[in-house]
Amino acid sequence: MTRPSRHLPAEKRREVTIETVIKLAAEQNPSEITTAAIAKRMGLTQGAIFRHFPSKEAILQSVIEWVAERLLARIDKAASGAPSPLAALEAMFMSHIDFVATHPGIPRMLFGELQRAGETPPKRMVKTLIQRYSERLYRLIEEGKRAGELDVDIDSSAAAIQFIGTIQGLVMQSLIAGDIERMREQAPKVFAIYRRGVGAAP
Amino acid sequence: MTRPSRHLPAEKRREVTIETVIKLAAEQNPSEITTAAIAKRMGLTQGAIFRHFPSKEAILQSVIEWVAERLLARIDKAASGAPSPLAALEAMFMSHIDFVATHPGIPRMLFGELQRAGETPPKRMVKTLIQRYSERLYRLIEEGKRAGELDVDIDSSAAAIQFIGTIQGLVMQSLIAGDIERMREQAPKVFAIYRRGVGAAP
DNA sequence: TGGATAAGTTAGTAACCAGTTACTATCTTT
DNA sequence: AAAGATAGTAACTGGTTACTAACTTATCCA
Repeated sequence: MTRPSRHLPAEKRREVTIETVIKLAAEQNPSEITTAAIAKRMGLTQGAIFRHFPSKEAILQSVIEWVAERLLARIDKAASGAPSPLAALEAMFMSHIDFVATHPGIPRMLFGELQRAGETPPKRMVKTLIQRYSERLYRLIEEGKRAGELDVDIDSSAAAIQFIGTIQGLVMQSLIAGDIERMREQAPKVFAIYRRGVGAAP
Repeated sequence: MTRPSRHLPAEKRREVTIETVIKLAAEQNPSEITTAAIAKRMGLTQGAIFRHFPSKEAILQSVIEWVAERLLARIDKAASGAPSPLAALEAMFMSHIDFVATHPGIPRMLFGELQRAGETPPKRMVKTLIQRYSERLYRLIEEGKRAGELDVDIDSSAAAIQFIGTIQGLVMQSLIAGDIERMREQAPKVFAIYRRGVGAAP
């Protein structure tokens, strides 16, 4: 067990900073997270942050990188263990829900970045993440069609949008209810509807 | 034709302010809209805003009120003209898509407010709006089940979440593509999947 | 063990923000 | 056309923000 120490090696401090931002994002509006708030949560002064990151934007970039790596690895692992394309979609879905339920700040941060005005580096990273995610979905959906599990008449890219939207809907509902665990309960129910929507007629 | 005048009656100025905020939200991060930016867009000085609104929060509240009135009226009208519950759902969907495509800043503002930390008055208004919207959906879905149009085995509240999520997915995709019109093209395709998901087996 | 160095502190800065105030221009009414 | 009411201006305030620089302390290894 490593108890939180004041002095940490640079790399460790960067990691802790990223995790702190994700925790804070679960509690408050991500766009209102200040460098002072991050430092306070870590038990540091605000200036110390800038020993490890050149700017606030660089922190956000690192956070999104952290998320992209873990999320994609997780869903890839979930999908690879599934016996069929449709089972892979379901495993991805549940794995993704579990991920955002564990880190409720993450979808909020990503969506917040997407709303930014210009083409900031963090925004481009979010775009890339979602595009990679969509590509994986698209491939699985096409495979599912070939395997006879999914209906060949549905639009594959629309089905990918629908998949992501389904997760978004659950996230939004948990924001309204203020209850993250509810998401886990409702996930199977909404996925059942999605499966009916894209699945081949029996 | 009333050309934009510098001196406007108070009520007209409040209306113009609301519309200006909605326009600005389409261009930039809603949480970064300043009172100075609103004033500049109207050709006024920043201080003038506070002749008509006691605070910035009051502006946001008025905007959400504006949205709630129009959106609910629109979908009610769309639903009431439909011959069946399922047709009503489709009409609501298309009408909603048309609304957000015309005012792309609106979904971003609503979602942004939902992300707020505490229980601000604007946030509560957004919650109320979505709850009212969900109730209408729930009722229509139950009606659809009774009419034999929708599958009785699906979870009605999950189907309502899915409906809203479907719209969210389209909004998100338009943010990534930076193209609002694409949403109108893809709307029928994703709704087709939703209909298959909730519809009764043929 | 002592000194180099990495990590953190303190005390700033300029820019920006919402909101206020004393004043002025414009409209309306009689 | 005078007077009161309404709408807008200019300059400001206190507070907050990201970021910086000079100084201090902890850690590690020769």
